Amino acid sequence: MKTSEAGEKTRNFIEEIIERDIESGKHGGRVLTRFPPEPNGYLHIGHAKSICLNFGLAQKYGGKTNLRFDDTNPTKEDVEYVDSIKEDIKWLGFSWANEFYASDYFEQLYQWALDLINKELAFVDDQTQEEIRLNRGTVTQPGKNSPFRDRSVEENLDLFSRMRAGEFPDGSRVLRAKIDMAHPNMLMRDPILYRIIHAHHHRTGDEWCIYPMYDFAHGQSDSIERITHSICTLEFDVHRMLYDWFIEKLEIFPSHQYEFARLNLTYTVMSKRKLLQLVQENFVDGWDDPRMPTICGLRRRGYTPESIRTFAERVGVAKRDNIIDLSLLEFYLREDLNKRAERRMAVLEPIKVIITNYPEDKTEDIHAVNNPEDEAAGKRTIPFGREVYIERNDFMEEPPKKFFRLAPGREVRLRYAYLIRCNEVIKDENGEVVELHCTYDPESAGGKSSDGRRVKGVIHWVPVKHAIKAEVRLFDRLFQNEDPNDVPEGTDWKTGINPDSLKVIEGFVEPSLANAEPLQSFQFERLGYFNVDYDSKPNKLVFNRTVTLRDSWAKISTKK
RNA sequence: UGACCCAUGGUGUAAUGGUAGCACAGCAGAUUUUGGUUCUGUCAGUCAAGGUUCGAAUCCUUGUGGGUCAACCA
Repeated sequence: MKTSEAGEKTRNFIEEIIERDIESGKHGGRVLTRFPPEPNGYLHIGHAKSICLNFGLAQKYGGKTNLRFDDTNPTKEDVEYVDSIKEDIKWLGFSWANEFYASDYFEQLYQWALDLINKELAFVDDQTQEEIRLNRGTVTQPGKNSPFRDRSVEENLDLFSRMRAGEFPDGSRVLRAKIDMAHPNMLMRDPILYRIIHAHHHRTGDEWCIYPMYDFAHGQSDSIERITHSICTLEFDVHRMLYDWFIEKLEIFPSHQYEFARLNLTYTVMSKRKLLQLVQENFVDGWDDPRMPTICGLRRRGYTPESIRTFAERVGVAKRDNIIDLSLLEFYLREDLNKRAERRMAVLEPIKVIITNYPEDKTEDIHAVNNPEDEAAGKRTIPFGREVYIERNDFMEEPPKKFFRLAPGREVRLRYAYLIRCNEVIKDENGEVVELHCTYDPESAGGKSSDGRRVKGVIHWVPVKHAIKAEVRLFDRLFQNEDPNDVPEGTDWKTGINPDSLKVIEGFVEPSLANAEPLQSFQFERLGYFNVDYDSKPNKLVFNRTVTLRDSWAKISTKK
């Protein structure tokens, strides 16, 4: 929870509403929210915000949250999605009170449709889809009544039951509410309640061939479950009038809808349509590609549920459109990983160092702390020998100002091991540095100088003899521009895709990583946080770079 | 162009008629066997114009800017 400087609690507008409701005794102080995904795709970070909001609110006010699948369109939905959605919610750390489906309510919804027909508030329309569209008018012009609008209750009842019985082909008839074709809110211009779809539904099979529209299912489903606070995103604002209309006409439990602004992140897209396109057109390797903003993608990338939850809580809940800095998400990720990820050493772009005064066949154990933020994480040993790999960019033949790593004649600390000094630079015929000949100070075991001289540079290393080769996947942002949706008229949004969002390299890691398991996270010292990919095997390690460490040297050096 | 929603530093969010605060990002410094972490400092904001009021980010009006709505999608 956020607190102001004085320490008193501040609430978002939904929390204020709930507190007011509890105080006034509305619903007997009861709080019941719901998370209502349509099982037609994978969940992304935007859904995570909604999940954290719905479940978080219930937790905060002693209530519960239902998981309800909004499965009213059989042509788009599948159990595959149901399963992944459940997995993702659980992974985020939430448990639902009940698992419901809008399709559980199909019979009740049908009865309510009958009810509306009997009240002369609904009618069967024989117009074609095209005619309906044309007669709806536009945002500035009123629509025209359907010629079938005044059918008798008996005829409507007959036709609607025959729609259900399967007597008519897809698209031939719909059931519409009878409201007002001149209403300024387009949603109120005799909205469609039921359409005919002869398709197999992932739960109800072939039991139905008419399916309710979102508007005729969502509010009533809330009502059936006695949801007290139905929270959704801004674009449903205009639907609220209809939501309330059904509740009023049907005289059912008055759930209420509240809208908040959906989450947007810089350098990524969030719409299901665009995400699907990225997958189908092979810009990424699938829904769980670590570059995707999907929950499964973030999980594979190495994000922790805790960091996502903290992020969701801290971005706030309001009604204005927003686009949040990816760096805020990364901040909470690093904050979390810093506390829990064990440190390891890995060299991504190696250059060999030979310590000329170190005995050829000697190996000794170096003790390294696993996590300076957590003493309980203990220590591990790393073998040290005459040859080690260091990072290529930790050496510069002609070091610029403020560079305090290795250079000819300079001394640097090999982390946890010894101080070494570079004496000789070996190059190949192209002038490329291939090897560094150094000497070590035998008195500097553990990396401490015996005479008190200060050595500022500390670099990581991996022993050549015990190094394990590993594939390392380096990810960068998927888009080059902050707002990939903001492209000039007529330009494809995909032109903004970053062609270098994935770089696969071969590096070396220290031997203690030999048995690392998929999804385990580590900090490779001075490089970043990396986790083990699903593709990893004991003899073929694969690491994903989750996020780099903050790097103030990179800032200094690129500024020049 | 109609209806509705929204407008506070670069980004996000608080202040509920009474001192515009917090976080991220940026910048500067201290500490450091990770150029990490931690700590300190710093830059920077109420869309505009009127009105109400002792007092307005907050209420009202108008304007401006952004968003949503014209699927038998959700």
